[in-house]
Amino acid sequence: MHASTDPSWTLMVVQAPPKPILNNFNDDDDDDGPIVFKRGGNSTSKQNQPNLEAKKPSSSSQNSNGQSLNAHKGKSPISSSNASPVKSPIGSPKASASSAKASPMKPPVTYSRVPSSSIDQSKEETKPIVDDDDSEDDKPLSSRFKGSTNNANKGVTVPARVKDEHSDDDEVPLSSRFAAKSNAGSSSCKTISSSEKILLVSKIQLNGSTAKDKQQKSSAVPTKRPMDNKVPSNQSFAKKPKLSDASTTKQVTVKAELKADDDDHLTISQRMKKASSSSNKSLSVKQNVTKVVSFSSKKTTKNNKKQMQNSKYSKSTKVQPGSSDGQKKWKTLVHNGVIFPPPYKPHGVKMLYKGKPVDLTPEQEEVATMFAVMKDTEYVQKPQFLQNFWNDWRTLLGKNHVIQKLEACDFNPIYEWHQKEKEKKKQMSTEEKKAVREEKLKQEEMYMWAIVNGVKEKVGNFRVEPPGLFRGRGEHPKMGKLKSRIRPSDITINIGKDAPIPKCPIPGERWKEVKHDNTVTWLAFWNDPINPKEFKYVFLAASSSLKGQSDKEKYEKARKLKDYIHNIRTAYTKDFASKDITKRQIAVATYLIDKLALRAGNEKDDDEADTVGCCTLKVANVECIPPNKLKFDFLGKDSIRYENTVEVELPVYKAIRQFQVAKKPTDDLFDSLDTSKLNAHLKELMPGLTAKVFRTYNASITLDEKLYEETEDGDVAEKFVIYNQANKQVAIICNHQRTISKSHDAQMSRLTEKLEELKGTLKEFKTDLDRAKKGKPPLKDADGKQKRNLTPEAIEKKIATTNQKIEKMELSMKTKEDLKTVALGTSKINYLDPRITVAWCKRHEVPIEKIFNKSLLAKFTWAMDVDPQFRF
DNA sequence: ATAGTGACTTGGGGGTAGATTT
DNA sequence: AAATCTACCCCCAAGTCACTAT
Repeated sequence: MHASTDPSWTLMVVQAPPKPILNNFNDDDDDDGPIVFKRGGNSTSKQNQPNLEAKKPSSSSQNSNGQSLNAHKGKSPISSSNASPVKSPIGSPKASASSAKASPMKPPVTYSRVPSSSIDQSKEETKPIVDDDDSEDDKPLSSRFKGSTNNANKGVTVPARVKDEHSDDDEVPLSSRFAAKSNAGSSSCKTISSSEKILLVSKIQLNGSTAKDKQQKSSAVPTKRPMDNKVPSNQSFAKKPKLSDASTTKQVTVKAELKADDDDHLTISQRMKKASSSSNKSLSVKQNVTKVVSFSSKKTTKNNKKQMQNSKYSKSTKVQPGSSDGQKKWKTLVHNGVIFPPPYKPHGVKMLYKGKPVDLTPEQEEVATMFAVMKDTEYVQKPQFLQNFWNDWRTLLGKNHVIQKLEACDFNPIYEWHQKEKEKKKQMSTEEKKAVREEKLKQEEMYMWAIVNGVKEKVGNFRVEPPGLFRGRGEHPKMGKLKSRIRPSDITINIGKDAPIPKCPIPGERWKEVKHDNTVTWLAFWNDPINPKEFKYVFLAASSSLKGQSDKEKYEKARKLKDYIHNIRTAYTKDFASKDITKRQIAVATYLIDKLALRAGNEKDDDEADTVGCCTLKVANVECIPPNKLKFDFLGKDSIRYENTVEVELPVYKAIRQFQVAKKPTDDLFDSLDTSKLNAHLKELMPGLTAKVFRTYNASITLDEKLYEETEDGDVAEKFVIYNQANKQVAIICNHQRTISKSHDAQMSRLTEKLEELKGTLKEFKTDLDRAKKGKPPLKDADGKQKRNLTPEAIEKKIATTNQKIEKMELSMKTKEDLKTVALGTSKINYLDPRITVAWCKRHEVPIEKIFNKSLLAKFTWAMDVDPQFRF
């Protein structure tokens, strides 16, 4: 399909006018449908640069993001229609905010807010004292802008908040809420499939090595495992344990699981402690570690508590990155370095120049191939891309090469070769594919893990990035440049002093440098070949304790903002009219960041895509619509367009209008402001407060509120819908968009078709039922065949199942349509405190794995033991 | 102050493994 | 068994923000 349809994969286009030509270069397929808000860089969509030159972006509606943007406008907390300045606390400052300056404000404490875990408790500062009659401040913006009916509602539904995450005195016994059996017994792990009510998070047999274990093993959810202290001999930890190792064999799994189960109720810190203490004992026998995170029994909770008490010690000695230990991020660090992509294998396929085959050196061919295979992307339609590519490739070719201009190059032979290779790969049998996969895995195994403070942790990106053509987002000035191959001599390794230095995997070469810096968490870095003053780091995976710890800290900080937010809002509201221009700009900027969840907006260089955040907004990005609306239209991070019209408090409106006076459309709106000034100011309001905390705060509190207010009785599927709606709302607030998949329309119409079919059979059944009741035989079916005579009861049953099917399908269609332009994943990964989700799942008997996939479960292990009554 | 550097978080898309349908 | 679909994982780009040097 691909190759054949476009016989002229040459660069004709370049010869054509300087402007990029849309759609006729790449006329093969995809683009036939109407173009609907496609963000891929298609210039009609996300690239649709908000027009900086005052000319009104009348085209904006061409971004037919219809549904979701409308939703945004109509429903979002930040939307105009809901914004009720009168009602809003933002609009109606109460308390004076005189304290807002020099020192951190004394935040009010809300009625029942209490530290959620003992760990936090230890870090908790003296809580500010109540004065807060404005409980609305605890609410997400979404609810602040809603009618007051919510409040009444809230009063009834919000139960007292819990004091201790680990308390086990829930009104309803856990055991009754979770019908599943206790998992304390050795059998617990076997019920995985048998019951959804066993909220089984993960089960891994890391070491068991019988053949049938394979599947489980390869599905490695990151697992912390006590490590033998002697491990260092480069590979020992990467190797599978020997079969002969008594404790690792299958026969003893019952025991092993039991043991492991104990572990499962430990908190991360406890696990860590446990892990390291066992490693201190230099256990030569590796244990099976089976992690089961389960909410399913009361026993679990109890155990937990017990364990907590037992491990008082461990808590005090717990590693706390970035805190008491100074800046130390780790004590010991062992890893095997990084793996390099295989060297280039020349294919020898000759491209054409002016119709004639050309000889290329392997290096030249490699780069030509990188270009050739991008034929189907829209990058090749961009002059910038072509220009940059040509510059770099030309350097490789040399001045006197036959190839003198890109326009006369025909890369088709290489493109087609590549398509064939792809096809070959696709045609491989399952076994062959599997073999290839396993081979790769085997080679990578040793790089996948690091041992941090004696605990085995997954490494994130241990593969060095392969060479290629740089693909920036949006109109990136550097797109198409050659991202050259990284060699060992480009790489700096960071590793524990006592750890063996990773062997350089490429013979005859060596690392650029080896450091032993335990104030940082990276294992290796190299300079980005595209922008040599920037770095590419190798970090631990998200599932590691190190990352988990800082993730938790992030959310704790955001939760803390809850206690300060009221005063902060009061303070900036007061400053809207300040005579000090900087103050006024800070106030308005903070307001926007708070209300619209904008990013801070650092300055950018000219050699980056031209995008903005709050502090870098241009005059043209905000349009004042009388009497008090602001229309935002700009390209934000990743050149994703932000388009939103919001009603704001009059002082804000006036301030913005005044900031625009006597400026060009391209001038900075906030001319006396930058992110460091802004953050410096925020830090005075709350320790550690920065602009991005507001995003986390507003996202998480919105989820928390939505879930709390909107969850009703129903089955899991219905609750899942509720969750997704809440999640969606957050995604809208954060402007997390996605392109509509190419096949969306096709998928929808297929579903519609099926639905019609189902409705048809339903109708048929109904006729049959009527007839059956009258003792008549059913009508013949579509093919004219006689159908079986069924009892009315049987037919009714069929009707019921069909109805269910129809319902299910209608729901899935609705969701699909509803979410086609909204990306839920990003907020789930980065902005929503997982404890909100976990607690909600516990309260409503929704299996957590309905919401979190495997990597999320691994990433959020630290949140799994949260109390069901947890509120953000 | 300001610019530059360094380290870490956040972001969407592509490819694909494995599920589901035919 | 093949075809089709889709959720997930990986990739790596692009942000944020602290800190250092000037």
